Amino acid sequence: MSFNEAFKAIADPTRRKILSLLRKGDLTAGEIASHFDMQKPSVSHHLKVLKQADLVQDRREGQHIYYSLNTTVFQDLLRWFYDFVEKGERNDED
Amino acid sequence: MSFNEAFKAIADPTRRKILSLLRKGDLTAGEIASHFDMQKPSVSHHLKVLKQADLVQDRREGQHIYYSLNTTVFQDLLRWFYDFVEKGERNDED
DNA sequence: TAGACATTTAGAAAACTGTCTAAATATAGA
DNA sequence: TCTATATTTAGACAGTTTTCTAAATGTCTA
Repeated sequence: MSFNEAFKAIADPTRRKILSLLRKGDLTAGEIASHFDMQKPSVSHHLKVLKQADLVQDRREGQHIYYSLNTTVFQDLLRWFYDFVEKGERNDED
Repeated sequence: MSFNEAFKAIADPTRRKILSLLRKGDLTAGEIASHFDMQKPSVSHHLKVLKQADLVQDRREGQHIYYSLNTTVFQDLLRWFYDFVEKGERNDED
């Protein structure tokens, strides 16, 4: 189930940009929001979607909530694409 | 632009299943539709989305239209995921 | 405990998506 | 040319998604 959620999460360009920002290091919700021309609750919503898809994790530090990448799901997705580029036969879940 | 279209195309489970079916070889629109519990026009719509995202190609052979995978876009997507799993710094388009 | 700051939750509106049925288009063969 | 088969296009409808504003929650410091 999380596989489908991850694909849907990544389908949105704002969420992909958030993921790209997090590659350079962990960021607070506010720091992430500052990169977008969008209200904070909207960014918060995107963060929630990414979290539910297990693509990011969060932790509170005082007033701030830090977000970080969780690369384990990326590895599953990477494998899915890899199987198309290489010719093989296998492909679970789909 | 096609990058975003490809991500959106892949976000749907029916379309991912179509792509998986095509890994085993080219299929006609009708053969593809027979794998789904859905009317043919709906499948045709999904094929159109995949085609616009450049993930599949089609060719007519008499009455039939054959669909086949176009793996070049898969390679771009594969690279995008690879860059997350490996730590690197680069990431264009997002 | 009060006030300030950081962030999320709730609820609503607009836009987008997936599916359906009916009709159109394209091809093959009698 | 008529009919059957394969497939797409058009238009409608329900459900989902994205965004907004307003309000709630959580934490720090005076």
